[in-house]
Amino acid sequence: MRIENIITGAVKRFFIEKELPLSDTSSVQLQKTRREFKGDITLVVFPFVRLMKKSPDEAAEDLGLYLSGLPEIKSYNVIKGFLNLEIEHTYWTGFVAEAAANDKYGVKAQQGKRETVLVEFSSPNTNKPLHLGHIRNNLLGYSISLILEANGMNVKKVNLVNDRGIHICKTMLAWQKWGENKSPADTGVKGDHFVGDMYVRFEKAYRNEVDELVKGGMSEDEARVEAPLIKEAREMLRKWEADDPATTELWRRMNGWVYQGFDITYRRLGVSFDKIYYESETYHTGKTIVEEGLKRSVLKKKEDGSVWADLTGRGLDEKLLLRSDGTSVYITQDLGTAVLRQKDYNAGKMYYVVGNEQDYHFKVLSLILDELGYDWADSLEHISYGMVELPSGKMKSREGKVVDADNLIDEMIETAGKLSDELGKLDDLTEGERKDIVDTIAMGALKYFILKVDPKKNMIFNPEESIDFNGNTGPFIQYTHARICSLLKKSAQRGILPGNYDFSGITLSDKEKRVAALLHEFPPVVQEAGRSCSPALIANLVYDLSKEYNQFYHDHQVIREENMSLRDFRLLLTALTGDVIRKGMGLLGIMVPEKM
RNA sequence: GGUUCCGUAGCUCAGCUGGAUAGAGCAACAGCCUUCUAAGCUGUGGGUCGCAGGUUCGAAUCCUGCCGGAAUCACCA
Repeated sequence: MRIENIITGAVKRFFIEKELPLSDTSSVQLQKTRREFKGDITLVVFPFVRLMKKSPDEAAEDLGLYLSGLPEIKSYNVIKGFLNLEIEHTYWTGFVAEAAANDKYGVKAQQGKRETVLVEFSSPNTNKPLHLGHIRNNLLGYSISLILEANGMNVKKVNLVNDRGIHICKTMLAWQKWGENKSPADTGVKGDHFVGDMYVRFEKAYRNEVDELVKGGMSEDEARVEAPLIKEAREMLRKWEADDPATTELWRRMNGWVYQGFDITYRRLGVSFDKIYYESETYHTGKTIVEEGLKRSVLKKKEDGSVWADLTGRGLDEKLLLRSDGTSVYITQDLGTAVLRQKDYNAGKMYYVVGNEQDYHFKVLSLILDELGYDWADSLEHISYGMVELPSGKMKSREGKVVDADNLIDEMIETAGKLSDELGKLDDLTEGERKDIVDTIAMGALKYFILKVDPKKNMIFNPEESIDFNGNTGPFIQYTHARICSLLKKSAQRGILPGNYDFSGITLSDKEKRVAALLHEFPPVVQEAGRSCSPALIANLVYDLSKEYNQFYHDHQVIREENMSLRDFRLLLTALTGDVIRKGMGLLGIMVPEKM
């Protein structure tokens, strides 16, 4: 049993024996003992002082005396109403031996029937390549999926590609006009970038037209609607919705280019999906649902023909679901997608990893599904994450103020390679090995940089200062792992294999205990990360563990330790640390090298 | 204007459902490799936790009001 549960149980027994009613278990507060005091775990006694009718110090003394009767408690001391408990070394050694032998440590054993949950992430538009914002989305979505899986759920990762709409028509039109009938293969440009360039081309030309019209005396708003290019694009959208063969053919072709490009970026990011939904396929369902809702009078039609959901009774506004011309809007497609997914998977939960700029959208989406009578409407959960900003503010694709995903990855790999060469770390490896390790380090740096931040918060990325490889970084943790692998390899080469698990006679140093205590935290942190959908919690723990282990490594001998029991314990501690680093980083979607 | 989120060291971030003297990293400076990988370790300096009240044994954390920033409230997605 975990030490927290042992202590909590004992505290409860204490109050039962004293016939003092303890209101609820939450009043038993345990925390890590601060470094400056002696002990491992601290019980906060303030919540009990009124109950016990004693001063904080007296109450702590009574509890300390009682708890020291436990075989796991070695000693206690009281400081200002805090009861510091020192745990017996055998608890830590026993824990390390047990955890090291359990290859599922920290990962919930999958029990018979697992709840199916859906995680939607990525959700790109097919008119531009992925940028840093998408990277955060993809990394979060993928990591959260792995974390939920580790918490015993049957996770299905789904992507929803926005492959239709006016923006796609803009790229098609630009290609017809200026694409010279060339394909990405002809130009050597990656497909998604090729199409993205067309989009930029269109926006520029469109802007010029609008400016001209404004110069001619037209208002800005009017000019935006009247510009010939946008009219042409709208006409193309109309043709697309009418299934015009030439238009859909071009549409299919250009989306194909984009997907080829996306696939490369996804592969480099190491993310994958179980199923990909396309809005071009789900928006029909959305329309059907809305029409049914209209028939049942849950929704309203206005004189101009537009269809609305009235949410004023729920504290919100009215929401448009179908335009007056009968075409669907963004939320209509999301309604359809949700219904289709529920049919496909019958999931207990549908997570949406989408930026916090869409908080309102998801509130509305869930309410409308509820209005329409779907009993699973409250199983939608928006995992709302903060924006990635540049030092100058928000990224703006229109002004070219974006950090392109492919460029960033390239730069990370270049930097990692340069650094590795400078340090001469990979000199005696083959070119293939070197490349693998450099990639691993580069992606580790990038992924960790993004995932260590609380998802809910906006974060700032400064492209001028490249991502670090020292300190609180992915490579630091990877390096710790590589060192551990090297050490374990050496011990195996020398035929040192821990066989003697009798650790009753050894005394642990503070460093050893702290490493053990952090390893001990791994399972509850994985659980909490799943509950709160926050990979950052795991990132922080793995960093703390690496830092603590490096101090241990600096201060102690492992292989050369002469006391065999102690040496074996340190080897186990080392092996378990390596295991937890690998698993923890694995849950972030980050690989760890065996040497670097 | 309404709603929501955010404000912690020069910079980037931790700080769980309130607990002890608020922690890391980067940057700066000073040290540590004949010993298991120095992408490491050690030390120094750096804070009115936006401001003001309130709740209580105790507040960076909870409540209220201000100040500052962001998002959103589209027949855009």
